[in-house]
This record gives sequence, C-alpha cells and structure tokens, in this order.
Amino acid sequence: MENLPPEAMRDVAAYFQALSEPTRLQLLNLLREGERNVGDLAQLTGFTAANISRHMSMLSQQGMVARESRGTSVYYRISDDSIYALCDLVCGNIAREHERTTQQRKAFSRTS
Amino acid sequence: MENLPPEAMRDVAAYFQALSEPTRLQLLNLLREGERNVGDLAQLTGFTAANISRHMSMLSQQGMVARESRGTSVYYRISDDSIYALCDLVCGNIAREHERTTQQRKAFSRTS
DNA sequence: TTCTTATTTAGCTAAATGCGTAATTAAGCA
DNA sequence: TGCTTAATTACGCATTTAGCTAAATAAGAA
Repeated sequence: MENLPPEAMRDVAAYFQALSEPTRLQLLNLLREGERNVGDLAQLTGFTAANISRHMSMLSQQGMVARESRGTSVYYRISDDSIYALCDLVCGNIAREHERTTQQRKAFSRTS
Repeated sequence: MENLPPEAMRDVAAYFQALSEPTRLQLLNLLREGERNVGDLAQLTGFTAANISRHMSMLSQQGMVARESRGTSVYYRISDDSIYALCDLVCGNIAREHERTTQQRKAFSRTS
C-alpha cells in the first residue's frame, strides 16, 4: 500500500467503511451460520427490510457477500471468508488497546 | 467475534471507521517512513493543521498511532504495525474484487 | 391476468462527518 | 513578563449516512 494512487486509496477506504457500521457487522456475523434472505435478516435484527436491503447491497458491492435470488426471496451468504480474519485481527487489537487504556487508568488512580 | 455484545461490536466498527477515510489512510502511509509532527503532515497533505490534528487525535484514540509532545511540536508515529497488515489484506481483497468485476464486464460485453 | 408476497428504490429527517476559519491553549524564548 | 510559534478546540457549513414510510418492481400462485 506504500505508493497507492488516490483512487486506490479511496477503494481501500470504501472497503473499510463497509465494515465500519455495527448493523453491517451484525449482519455479517449472522451469515457465519449460513445463508439468509433479506426478510429473515430484518426479523433477526429488528430493522426494516428496506434498511437491510441497502446494507446487503453495500456489502455485496464490496464483494463481501454473494447475492442469489431464489423464488421471490433473495439469499445472501459470505463470499469472502477473509472478512472474519480481518475482524478477528481487529478484535485482538481492540483487546490490546483496552488493556492499555485500563492500565493507564490504573496509573492515573495511582498518581491522583 | 461470533457472539460479541453490542458494545464490543461498536468498538470494532469504530476501529474500522478510523480506517475508512482516504485522508487518514494517507496519514498512516506517511508515517511508514517514520514519525512526523502535525505541521509537517499538514504541509505534506495540503490540509490545514487543524484538520490533521483532529484526524491524528482519532487515530491515537484507536491506539493506531502514538503521540509524543516535544518542544512546541507534537510528533506522531505508528504504534501498531498490524495496521499495515490489515491494509495489505484489504488491498488483496480489492484486487481480487477488481478482477471479478472486470471479468463480469467482459461477460456482459460478450452477451450484448 | 390478477393477487400476494419479497425485495428494492424514492423521498424524507435527524445525526454524523470532513473541512475551513477563527479563537484558545501550550511551550519555548527574549 | 510579554512575544512567537505549534497544536488544539469552537463554530459554522456542506455533504453523507442510517433509519423510517411509502411507492415501485419482481416472481409465484390462483
């Protein structure tokens, strides 16, 4: 990524942006167990189908999920397992960061 | 990340969000070569120091960069190298995705 | 075809975000 | 103590975004 042109930089940013929303992370998490259609995802998350449809469209555009229309329903499934590796990596970082800030709080309470 | 509570999900989303902005990716890229102060980063990117300061504060809060105040300047440096691993992973995914959509375009031009 | 159901899109609102300018703070130096 | 310079914060503005409701589209079923 050292010398990426601005356009590629925008692509990378867009990819991360798709993962920067709790609702979309929740949707990706639900797809761990297998494919789901829009209505199910809406019911499971408590959001409207319209909202879910837009979120899934975004994840699909980034190539994270695959869209398959069967009958009147549209099923989505994970198409890129590396997303979970990415998320797990981030979770590790956050855990470390949490550790760090916790220790900082301890340090503060020592000095005050 | 399977069964993360909503709060942790927000943390993960916030982490990705810090990486979801081209300017911030550019700043992280500049820090590959070593530490930089706010004024330098502003000059190198063409943005105001105020803007850069806000971006760096965000990256710092997520534990991605370390902040060190020396004299009247504030220097930032990468504190978590795994960020680059993350970015490279994403670049790979984007390359694959680009490949995919390119082939799709080819398929379309064949049928039309 | 008509009816029903699932998904998508249009239109809107409230909240968040990136940016600049201007004001404020912080640290050195005279 | 002032003065200068660097960084941060306050404020305003334009754009984006996540959510809803309602309208439009798509695919089966009667």
